[in-house]
Amino acid sequence: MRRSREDAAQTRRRIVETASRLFRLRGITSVSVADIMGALGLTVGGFYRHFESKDALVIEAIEAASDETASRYAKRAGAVAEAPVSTVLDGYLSRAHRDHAELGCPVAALCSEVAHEGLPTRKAFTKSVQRLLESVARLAPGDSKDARDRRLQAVASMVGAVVLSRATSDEALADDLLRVVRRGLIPESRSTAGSARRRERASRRSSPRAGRKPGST
Amino acid sequence: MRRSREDAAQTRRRIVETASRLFRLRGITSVSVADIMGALGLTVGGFYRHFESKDALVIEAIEAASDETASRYAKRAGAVAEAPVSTVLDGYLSRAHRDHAELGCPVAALCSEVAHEGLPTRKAFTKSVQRLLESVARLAPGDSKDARDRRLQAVASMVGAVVLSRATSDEALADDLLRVVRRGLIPESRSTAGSARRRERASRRSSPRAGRKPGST
DNA sequence: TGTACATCAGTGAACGCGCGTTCACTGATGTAC
DNA sequence: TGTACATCAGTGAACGCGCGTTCACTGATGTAC
Repeated sequence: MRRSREDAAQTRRRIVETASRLFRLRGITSVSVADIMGALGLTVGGFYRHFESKDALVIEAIEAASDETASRYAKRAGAVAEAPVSTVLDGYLSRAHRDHAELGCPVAALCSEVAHEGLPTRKAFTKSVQRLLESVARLAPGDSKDARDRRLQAVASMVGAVVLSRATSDEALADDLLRVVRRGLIPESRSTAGSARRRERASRRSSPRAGRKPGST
Repeated sequence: MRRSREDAAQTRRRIVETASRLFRLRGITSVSVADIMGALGLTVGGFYRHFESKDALVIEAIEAASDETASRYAKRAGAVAEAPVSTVLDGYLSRAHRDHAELGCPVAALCSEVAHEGLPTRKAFTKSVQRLLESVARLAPGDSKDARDRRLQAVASMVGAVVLSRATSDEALADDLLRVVRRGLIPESRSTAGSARRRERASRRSSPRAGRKPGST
């Protein structure tokens, strides 16, 4: 039962989108092609009409996640003209981001697993790291070596904090990691502390640590 | 062919040790029970005389890796009385550590993968995070909230730097991540920069990025 | 100290299962006239 | 605009393979007398 060209293109897009979510949520190795197709109400066989292999999908899924998050950071930074730095970093280092890896940064979601993947996958991942670095550069510009060094430090600590916060079973430690790195990176934390706390409380209400995930799409 | 009690105990220890290495090198999901037993010249069946399940081994392997690295940090800090901070941190943020995950920190090796594991595994991992934090506390003691905050920031950026340096295919970026975080964490970088560079060159010589691994045991 | 027997570390084959990938088939879509 | 046929998106079953785990079996070790 052949579908129209638009239908097929849409199916392809939905496969990438779903894979992108599932890989971030459960890891690359733990998500099978059948899992992804099943989530879309399709059968496995059809997968290979769209992709050469699971590896090819992994690469596109990482790129899609990178696109999605980079444009979100840009939008957030643009929307809040007074304090773009704290707005974006509060988002990255929030409980909401930690508890919903499937909607978040692919770098934080896949970092240790990607080290065991093949070169093409690692290249796609590296591009995501560079784009994250560019997002941070838009918040803290500067061409000096020192400015770039500070941005690299920021990215390392942001990714480290989110990843450890997710893996840690000690909730107090998990929260502290986010809070402490957030505080370290946002200089004028007094002026934005109020809104940060407000956002944090909202996030805690809407997305408890082991609570249900938000609806898809 | 039954073995003596000492033989059996030794086999058990060797299984944990080998698993600990292989999990850090290739990840938990990607290493099978048969891989581990095969590496010891044994068959799979015997595994279940020593462990209830693969999960039980994973927990012991994480603990063993944590013991191994924590005692190494303590030894290094004790051996170099003048500059224990830079000695330990230079080691953690070295190319040698990045290129030999199988001998390094289990927190950096398993961080994103452990987030998808069951609670017992995440508890063992959390203990490793706390021990890493204690190792850092021995280098930078202090009971104040501020001192602890700085230690958490240090751990987040150390783990983030190593994990990203491993996953990244861009060698310059991978090296920069280590260097920049090292520089950010070691205050008197002038006084120890010489020895750090010397150690770095030695590490580059003895363990190129894609070079051969050092002998086991 | 020597003998009889229970224990159990390790073997090797099998268990059911899920993996990535392939393939013959279907029928609606797209194309050529 | 209508007809004939090629294309191909998606199905469903099968492929070989490796997974974690189980089990009957072996023979050396440990124990009881």
